[in-house]
Amino acid sequence: MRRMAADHGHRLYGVRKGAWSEEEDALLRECIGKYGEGKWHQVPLKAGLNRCRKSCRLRWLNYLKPNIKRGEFSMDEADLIIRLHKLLGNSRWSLIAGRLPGRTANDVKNYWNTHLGKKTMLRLQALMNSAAAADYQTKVIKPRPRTFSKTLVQCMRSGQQQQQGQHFCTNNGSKSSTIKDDAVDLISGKDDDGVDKQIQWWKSLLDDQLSDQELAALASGSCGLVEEEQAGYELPQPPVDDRSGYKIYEERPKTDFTNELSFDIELWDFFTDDDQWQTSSGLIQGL
DNA sequence: AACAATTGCAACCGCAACATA
DNA sequence: ATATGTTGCGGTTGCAATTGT
Repeated sequence: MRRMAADHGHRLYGVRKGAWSEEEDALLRECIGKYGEGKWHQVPLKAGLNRCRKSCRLRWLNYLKPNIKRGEFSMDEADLIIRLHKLLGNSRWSLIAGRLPGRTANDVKNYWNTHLGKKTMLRLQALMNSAAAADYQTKVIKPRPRTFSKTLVQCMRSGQQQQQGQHFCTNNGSKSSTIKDDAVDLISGKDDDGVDKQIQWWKSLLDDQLSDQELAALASGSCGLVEEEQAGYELPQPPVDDRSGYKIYEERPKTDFTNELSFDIELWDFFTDDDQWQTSSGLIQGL
């Protein structure tokens, strides 16, 4: 019989809880520097900390561990979170975080809940559907594959940090010089290599997790081949222009983008522009 | 200025999977 | 085979900081 709540037997009375002090952080760092990571049940004693082992582990993994990236999420990171969340569902934060160097599962989860979660998206959807956003222009956007350079894939695998001005996207003939420029090119699209490159891109991230079929589905923008539990997710198919054959997108999405896998550059600007966001939040308060 | 409401994030808790005796 | 110990994960909470009234 499986033993329930195994931690109960080890609960200590009088152990400290709540925020960690600098002194405690120093003790934990020193302990792990000396004995290495792991054996968490021994850590409180070895470190001389009046904390439970879980608290020690969490503090190290979410805050003290070297190479943890702090600060705002980049557009690439948010894009990746949206895509992976779409693919993997709501309970795979560690898997998603595993593909974001320097980000912890807790960070990703918090980011999703505060910036990308359903509540936020519903509010945004209400805004986008409101009369204030009525003057949409319709334009034809040539669909482009999203690809990253080998450098980025290497960085993702090795957990390296991005270096200033490093090129991450392989856009044919692109003269972009920063990751942001590359990302803009990526979203607007600047090469024609088709779905194959996208498959490679996903493969580099999820090679050991997904079948070729699933990778192809992701690359083509249709997620119909994922696990059954994800069957509720279905991407709206944009209309196709008869003459060009290219898909037609609204300049801003009017459709249910809470279910949309694609990443919208204007949406990103919206999220990252405090004034715009706050004004809009005020507008739709009470919806 | 004072209080209330909201937000964002660090930390906690319960549980399941895995490891070991 | 089973009981016990350990680890890791996701959902949730608590609270300080910020914003609104």
